[in-house]
Amino acid sequence: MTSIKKIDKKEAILEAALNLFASKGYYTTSMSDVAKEAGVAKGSLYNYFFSKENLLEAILLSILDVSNDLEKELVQTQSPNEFLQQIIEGQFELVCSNRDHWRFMYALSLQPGVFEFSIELLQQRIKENMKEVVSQFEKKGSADPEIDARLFIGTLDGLLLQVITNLDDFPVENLKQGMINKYCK
Amino acid sequence: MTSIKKIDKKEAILEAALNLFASKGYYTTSMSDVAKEAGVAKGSLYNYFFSKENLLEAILLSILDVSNDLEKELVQTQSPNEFLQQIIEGQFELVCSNRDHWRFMYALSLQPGVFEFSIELLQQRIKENMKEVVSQFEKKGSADPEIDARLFIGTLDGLLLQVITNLDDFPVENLKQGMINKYCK
Amino acid sequence: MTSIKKIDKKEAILEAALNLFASKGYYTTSMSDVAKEAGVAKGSLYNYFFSKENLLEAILLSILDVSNDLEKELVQTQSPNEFLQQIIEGQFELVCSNRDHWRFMYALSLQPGVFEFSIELLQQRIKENMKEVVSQFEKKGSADPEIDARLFIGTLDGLLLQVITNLDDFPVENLKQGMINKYCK
Amino acid sequence: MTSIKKIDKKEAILEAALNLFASKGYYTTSMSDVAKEAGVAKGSLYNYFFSKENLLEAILLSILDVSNDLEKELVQTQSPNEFLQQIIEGQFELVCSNRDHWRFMYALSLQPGVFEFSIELLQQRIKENMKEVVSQFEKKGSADPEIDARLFIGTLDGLLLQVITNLDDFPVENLKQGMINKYCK
DNA sequence: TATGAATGAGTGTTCATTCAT
DNA sequence: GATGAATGAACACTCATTCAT
Repeated sequence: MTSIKKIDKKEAILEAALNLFASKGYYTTSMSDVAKEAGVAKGSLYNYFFSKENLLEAILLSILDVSNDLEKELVQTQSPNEFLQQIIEGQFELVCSNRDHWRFMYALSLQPGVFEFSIELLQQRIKENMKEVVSQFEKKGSADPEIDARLFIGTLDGLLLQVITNLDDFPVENLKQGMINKYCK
Repeated sequence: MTSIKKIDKKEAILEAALNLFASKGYYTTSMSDVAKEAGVAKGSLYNYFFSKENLLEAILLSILDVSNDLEKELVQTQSPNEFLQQIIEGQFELVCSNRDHWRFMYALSLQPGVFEFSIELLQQRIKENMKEVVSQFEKKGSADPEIDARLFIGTLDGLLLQVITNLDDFPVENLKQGMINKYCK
Repeated sequence: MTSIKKIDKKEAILEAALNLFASKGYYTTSMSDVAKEAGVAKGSLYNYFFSKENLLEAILLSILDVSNDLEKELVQTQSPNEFLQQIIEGQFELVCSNRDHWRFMYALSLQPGVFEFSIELLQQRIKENMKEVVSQFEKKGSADPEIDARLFIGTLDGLLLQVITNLDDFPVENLKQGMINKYCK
Repeated sequence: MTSIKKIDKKEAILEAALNLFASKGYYTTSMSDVAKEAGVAKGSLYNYFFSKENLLEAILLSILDVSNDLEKELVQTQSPNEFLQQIIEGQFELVCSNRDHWRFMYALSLQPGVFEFSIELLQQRIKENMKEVVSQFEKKGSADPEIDARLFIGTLDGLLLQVITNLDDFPVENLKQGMINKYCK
């Protein structure tokens, strides 16, 4: 029971911090803000994370965990085109399910400073994805699978960026279909 | 002469600030840092910009100016494919000419907080570009010019993002050609 | 058995605290440090001592106890010179047996703040010693026994200070003999 | 003029800090306390000293400066006994002129932690003095000049310690004469 | 106009102490 | 009695901004 409570509190802090960091920014959110939002005392934060930076790290890892889970579900034998389509749909769903969080991730990965850590995490994930996508293009008989894969991922990222930064009336579905038509047929 | 000096100093501050913000981040760069880098006294910064945020604004405007200049050069009558190719090449050149600055721009546009201003600027520019691109796809007889335009711009942004975040051994040229082949033929 | 355990735990805390205070300093040692070193929970400390300051007090008293025990052993009828020599030898042995602890005591006695308590304890002890030493110098027929006693104790303290603050290659024995020759012949 | 003011302020901070550290202790004095006592803003402290520890260092150096000045005045050709007497008188005067400061110095030199720096400074000074005293005892034809010198300095330190820790009715003069009679005849 | 010392609100972090379990 | 999570006041230090010179 104790452990459940403990986990709950840690989760509460993580969630509060993620929401604040994502909505106000990392530097403009103080640890006091996080404590207030999480409903705990300032000092308690340091029972769970030993610094603000460490809290950020934990957030990033938890976001990537969600993302990794989704990827594992997806790895099944299919035709290359079906597979690529699944990737597109999965990523769109992931990002649409919480734009703020993903905007935060993208922002971090572009920032210098504290965040080198996050860049590495993301880049590693990207490399793994890239390998997978390259092999799909090889199966398709692409003339230059690496370039095709980069184009594919670049397009996906660019579209997701548009999703992230645009308002609600954005034609997400059409865009997704457009990409599927262009890359998975 | 005074006015020349004045302009020089303002430029020096802008340049120093841009370099520092781009390389160390906005929040992790202090006004003292900027003053030192620019070779002026801390207090002098406030003769040219009334706040740190205002200095940031001025930087953004100056970057967008460069970008706009390039765009104006480019608008000439051509076939749609040639025109789109020119956009691609222009943007690649722009971003490659100073990755750090553009990384900074992308990062800002994804950040909440102080930076809403920059998002609007960028979004406005994007909308204008979008209109132009849409009309090119109309000329090409596209079935859904708006979606095609978004795909085009998304792909371009995504690839540029890859350029920005990747190391020097990145196959920029091949990628550019790949996009041209896929979108301008 | 319970009471034995209890005593053991209290002793363990005292010893841990003394070692840490002596080696790292009072203010730079946290109650958490003490708990960890003593192998008990942080909260348990407060079952035995009601505050950090109180813990310090208990330590001081325990050190002075050791010191008092030694003195009691020593009070036996002898010639004044032999008696004074015994004092010198006893103090040297005491201090040499644990330099860190005695360094800590001397340091405390010189510090303002929390430690007024310790100063009084020490001063009281010193006064008692002084009385004893004065009476020995009276027996010796000293012209000014009080001054001689202060000189004696001052010299002893000063030499012990040298012992405390110096490294291992220090000529302790020679110094002790030197003082004995100068004051007990 | 500016520089005079600047020096004045730095001096004011040093003096305020010394008084507070000496009367309340280093750890129990906050930088806010120092600022208030010195009549400046908290932030201003950091225009002159880059940390609390650095402020302490500056204080120690300034105290040792005073002490060194006094020593330089003293080095003149004399008989060994006269020279040693001068040392005794000089040290007594120095310490009596500001007991609190010297109590602080002695306390620091016995404390672990931040203060290793001060110990080294003091020990170095002591070594230099020791050399001088040893050579005086050599001149006197002492059988073991090193031991005699250590005894001399130990006695002096021990007596000064008594001066430092005792109240105002203390027979300083008699004690000083006592030591002179015992060591300089 | 140029300067940089002065300011003080605000930051991340620590830690003695409490108390529900 | 034993525990260690929770607390919040206090700390050293930063930095955008001001203003007397």
